[in-house]
Amino acid sequence: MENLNKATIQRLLLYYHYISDHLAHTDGVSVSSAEIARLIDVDDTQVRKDLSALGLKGCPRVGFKMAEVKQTIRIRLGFNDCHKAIVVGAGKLGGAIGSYKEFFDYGLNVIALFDNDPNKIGLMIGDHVVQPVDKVETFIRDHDVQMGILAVPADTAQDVARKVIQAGLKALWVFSSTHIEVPENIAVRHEHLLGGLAEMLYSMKMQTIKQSV
Amino acid sequence: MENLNKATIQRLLLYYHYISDHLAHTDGVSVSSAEIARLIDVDDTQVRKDLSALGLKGCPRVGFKMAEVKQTIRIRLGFNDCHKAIVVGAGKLGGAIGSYKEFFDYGLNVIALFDNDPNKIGLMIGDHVVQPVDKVETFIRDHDVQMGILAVPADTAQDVARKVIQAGLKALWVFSSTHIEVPENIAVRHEHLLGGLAEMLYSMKMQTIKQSV
DNA sequence: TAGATTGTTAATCGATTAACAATC
DNA sequence: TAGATTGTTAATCGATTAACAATC
Repeated sequence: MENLNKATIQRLLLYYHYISDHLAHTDGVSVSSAEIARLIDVDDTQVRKDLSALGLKGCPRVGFKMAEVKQTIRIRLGFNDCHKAIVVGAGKLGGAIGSYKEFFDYGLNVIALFDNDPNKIGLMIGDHVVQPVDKVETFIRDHDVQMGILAVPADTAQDVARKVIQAGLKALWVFSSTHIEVPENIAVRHEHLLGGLAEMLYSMKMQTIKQSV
Repeated sequence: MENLNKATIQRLLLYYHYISDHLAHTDGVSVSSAEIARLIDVDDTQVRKDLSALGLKGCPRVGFKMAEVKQTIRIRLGFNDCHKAIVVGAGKLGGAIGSYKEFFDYGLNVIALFDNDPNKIGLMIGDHVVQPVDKVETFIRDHDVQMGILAVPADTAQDVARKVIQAGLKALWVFSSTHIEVPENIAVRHEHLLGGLAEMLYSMKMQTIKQSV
């Protein structure tokens, strides 16, 4: 079972969405690597390499079975497993993420939100009542939570991270705008909005230069 | 003036934050490439390459002047220019992004929010009153807006994109979970939460496998 | 069969790392 | 001067693309 790198994961997700969106309402059963490649804007060899890394076999002159490709991507990326997650920090960003309906379809089940602000505790956000953050450790143990979504202010993020990891969380998805250090057996991903902004601003600048030449 | 790729931009941002956060309260003036490299977890040659791509010169036995590095990164990534942006879609995610204070420090100035929901129009979000979306085109022209932040439902995103581009927007930062097609002279970036989730889930899976071996 | 598409090996490309002379 | 650190060239590595035989 080959390991997938990040670029491959992103491409697989694109294939998945392409098949779901654009081809679900055609009556075809199969799709060729060239067809996927054209819309995703990658090389068709790349598509075949990626699919074969999942163990998928295509059929010469026909292509790959769409339903099979979809299911295999779901399984391999973990969308078919159920992952229990909590959100810590029920501000605007935490609230938005905590009530993001689409996650459920991808195997992520947000089961609670926590905050330390007495004004937020007790509020209803999405399907959940905001709970006091001192209850978070007990909650993690009682409900066997696997993922923590952090949307707390940058200056408390590391501290919160330490607490929830100690309570047993195995993965942190960090939306606080700071870098969190974690033990190496913990999965972590920083979803840094400023990183996205930096790329946006730079490509705007490049466009301007291109136009003025 | 060398072109920067995405990976380089992300590293530069890390250098910037590292210098701001960890070194601002030391009394040193300079920092060595090795020192930055250690905390960012990249090769020190890489740091020197990146900095030299910005035209920065270090001093043997001393290192790089921190203030100069910071300023040069800000200038090169466009943080020192002022970019006017609007948010279309004042739901939870749009509201969170539209009132994200840190953007201002990086040259992004959100000056208005729009929605088509009568219940949201007139609401105060952050510093702005939500305006009806039919006013968005006039607003873009009147205020010389450069960037559009899209947080509308997936099924209307392409349509909204078309409208705001026609009105003169040069850049789209898309938070709707769909892929938007734009003319090639428009800068676009998809901030796909599901892409982040897919990577998280996959690395959780890998951790589990590693532990069970 | 003929021809489109797969699957895979080899070639290319770009980015990262190693080596080391130049320099303050 | 001696030695730490830069700046740059060369080597390595991995990912992408091209070429093409295998196959249905």
